[in-house]
Amino acid sequence: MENLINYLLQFGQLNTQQIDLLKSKAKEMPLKKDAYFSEAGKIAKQVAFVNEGILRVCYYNNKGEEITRYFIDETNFAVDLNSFSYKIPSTEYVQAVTDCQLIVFSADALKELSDTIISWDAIISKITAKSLMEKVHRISPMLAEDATVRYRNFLEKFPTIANRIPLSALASYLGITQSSLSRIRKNI
Amino acid sequence: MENLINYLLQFGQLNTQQIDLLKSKAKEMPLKKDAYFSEAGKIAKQVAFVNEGILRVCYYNNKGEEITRYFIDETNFAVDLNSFSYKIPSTEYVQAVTDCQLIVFSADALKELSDTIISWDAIISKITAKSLMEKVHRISPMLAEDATVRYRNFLEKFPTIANRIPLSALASYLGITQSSLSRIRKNI
DNA sequence: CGCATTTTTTGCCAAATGGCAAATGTTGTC
DNA sequence: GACAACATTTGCCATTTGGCAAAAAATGCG
Repeated sequence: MENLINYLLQFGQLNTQQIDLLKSKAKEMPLKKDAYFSEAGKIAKQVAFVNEGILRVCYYNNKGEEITRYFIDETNFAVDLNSFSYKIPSTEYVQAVTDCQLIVFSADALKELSDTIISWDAIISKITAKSLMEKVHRISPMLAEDATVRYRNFLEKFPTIANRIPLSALASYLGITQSSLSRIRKNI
Repeated sequence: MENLINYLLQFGQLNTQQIDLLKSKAKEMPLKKDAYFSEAGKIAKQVAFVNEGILRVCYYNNKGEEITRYFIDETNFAVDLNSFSYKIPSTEYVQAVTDCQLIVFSADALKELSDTIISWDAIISKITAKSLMEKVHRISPMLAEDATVRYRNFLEKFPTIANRIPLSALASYLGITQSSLSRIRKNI
């Protein structure tokens, strides 16, 4: 919970009372490796702060392949914004890549925080923009780099998990086949 | 101006008075093809709504190559959010790909809109999230597709400009070399 | 128009990656 | 431990893309 508070305080002020309210609305939730936090076809009803562990967001492309769009590591929020904000069925899965400890907020809880804490919307809005921008800036340069560099960058960003997730998940994130990734690994 | 108002109204309510204020703060600004709306190294001081034309956002990678990160077409906002929000020097250029008609807001103007129009921040926040999400969803599947498919998708999205922008700009967006793009074109 | 400059196309070959299938390795379970 | 199920590596060859340089085409300008 400490992590979450500190993270939020980077984006705006919260007094003790507000922090207490926040804590009362937050639910700690463990999520086992491979379990889903939210699923395609269903409406996302919760927002998660990743306190421990790593999630991934994935979807099925038109060839039926499972593609990892991105990973979400510790001290970041996870939510299918489209689905959560507009109450429409999600098009992607959010799945635990490792055992996770999440801090979860329901839509109702967030509504109450938004109604009660004056700076809440501004804080959330900044966090949303920042994390989406990070995704754009992480993904877009990948197009211009070859697969080995993309893999190396992944290793730097997630040094501990590269060998603990299925090759297929990582390969789809990197935009290459499993066998290519296997060969790249061999050569490093 | 009509386009802008209609666009904003998709994201929240605005009464006549608020719309009038909005209009008084907006400045129409033509931007010639190839001219810059904002530049790397400088702090972004304005936000643009693209009323006519197409912009591109680009940067120089560590090899000194100019990379087009994405294009912004009509009825969308353009801004280097990082630079504009946090008053830090921009790391990217925003340049007109075609002659453009922009509607421009200064930071002061936006501040006043935010202070006066109760729903303004919520509207802007929704627009920001939506447009960033669109970028993520447009760019991330590109990794899994070959260059020909990426080019075809570009043609669908921007049918009129593919042949009016330098090959190099388009190639860098697609993550391939000029010559490869030239060959792909030949085969279509 | 004619020239210089820039952009695009092309040829040639090398390197990267994909597709497929078989072999090998790993994991979990009884 | 033995087996089944699953994940990874490897071999072979085809396809895609890159790198480089020259040729061709388009553009701008006096």
